[in-house]
Amino acid sequence: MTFAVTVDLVMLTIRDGALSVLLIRRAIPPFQGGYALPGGFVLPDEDLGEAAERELVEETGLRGAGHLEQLGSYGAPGRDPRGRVVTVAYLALLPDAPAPRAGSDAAAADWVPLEGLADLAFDHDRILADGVERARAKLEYTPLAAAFCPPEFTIAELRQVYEAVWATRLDPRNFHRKVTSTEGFVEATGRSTAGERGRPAQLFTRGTAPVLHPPLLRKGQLPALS
Amino acid sequence: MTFAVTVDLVMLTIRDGALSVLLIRRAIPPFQGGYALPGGFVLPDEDLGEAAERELVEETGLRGAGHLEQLGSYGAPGRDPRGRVVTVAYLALLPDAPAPRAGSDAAAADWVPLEGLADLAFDHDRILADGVERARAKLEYTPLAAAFCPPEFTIAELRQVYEAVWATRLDPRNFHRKVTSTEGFVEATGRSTAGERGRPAQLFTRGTAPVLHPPLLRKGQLPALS
DNA sequence: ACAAAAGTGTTCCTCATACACCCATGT
DNA sequence: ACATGGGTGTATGAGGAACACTTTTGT
Repeated sequence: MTFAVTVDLVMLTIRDGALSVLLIRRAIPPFQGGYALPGGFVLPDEDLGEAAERELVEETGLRGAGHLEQLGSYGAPGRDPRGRVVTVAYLALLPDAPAPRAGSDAAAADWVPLEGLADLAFDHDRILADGVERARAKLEYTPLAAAFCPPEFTIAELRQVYEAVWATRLDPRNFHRKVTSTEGFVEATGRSTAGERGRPAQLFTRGTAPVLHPPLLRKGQLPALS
Repeated sequence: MTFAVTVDLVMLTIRDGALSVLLIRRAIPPFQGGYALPGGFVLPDEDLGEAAERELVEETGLRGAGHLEQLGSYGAPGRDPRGRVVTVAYLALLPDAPAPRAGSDAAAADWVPLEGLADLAFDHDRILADGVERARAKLEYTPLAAAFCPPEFTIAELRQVYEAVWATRLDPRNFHRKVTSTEGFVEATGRSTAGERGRPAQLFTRGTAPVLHPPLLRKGQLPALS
């Protein structure tokens, strides 16, 4: 028994304050004209992560920015009507700005806000939901929120990431203290913003800590999936 | 391009106070005579999780006990010398006692303590390390430690699970208060142990909460992998 | 009586929360 | 001057760590 193996990407970013995902419109059946996650087949000499990174670059042109990690695999017998296909889903957290390019399948790609999103092709609804929940959980105990920001960012930008991903409001003053006092979360650059309204803000880069101590916990937590 | 798809299981339990993993001795090449994780091919009409559960039952005879979740997929081009094989790894947390049965490949299965474990076949070292780290992390935020215990257990048994998995010592008194006061962690049965040394202990069953509020954090945390 | 393990009370400290307040800039 | 957002100080309360102490059994 052999399988086709694909990688599908849940690419998330913050656009106009809304958590958004990159979707393509399928040009060919099945699910022609429907929205789907971008993805493609794993090539003969490629590792899974390499295939995901290749797809990411093809869709966005971004290389090395943001964050890419494996999300999980989906291989139910009937998930693709064309045959037995196992997909390895990856989660990407990206800074805003990358104008989506048309994929190699000549399908149009768009950033779509998650709010009130229509059904997706295949089992991509489930994959997307798993990816969003993973992202929400990871913001609690890792400094990965910075992956949504440009190389240098203000504490307020970082807070807006949390507010968009968690769909909550956070106290700007407590958030500021928390972030700057947690070892390895962010690193001050010494530079500041200018030309904006209000007092200039310090610019930071992402810190080196792989996990946050202590974590930044959500209040009303959503139930875990697995 | 097609692939062979397998599931491999990281099955963990506590034996004599030591975190242990079920390994098989390979009867055939490659890596003949070496230790490996139990696993096998996904069948034509099987979902990935079903294949993992089938392998779990084949190896241990346990059905419905413990906890089973997907760990991740591994598909580097050279990971199996016989060809292109993608494996979907699953993590199982099991109560002690199941005498390992010989697998269907006529390979001997043994519970092996993690301390000072020799090299494993294929990339199973990496998969095992990922599984152990996942288990360690999950004990922080979920009540899954109970998956290592029999249906009814004492707080001391639960504490010994944490001590074995985290390789630390926890204060029995603070641990008791913490567990019993965290909503949905454990449920009192009203019954108690008898015939043991010291004061009898209340028996509990696993609670219904999917996540712990607040979590039970490790002190010196290991760095995350991804 | 004693050992052993279960379970409670108490103290101290860290950190989250709420919010008053000051700072530095654009208009 | 005033609005706007950046950033600090501080009081209160919940929870973690340490540990003295009581309870309930077996030997």
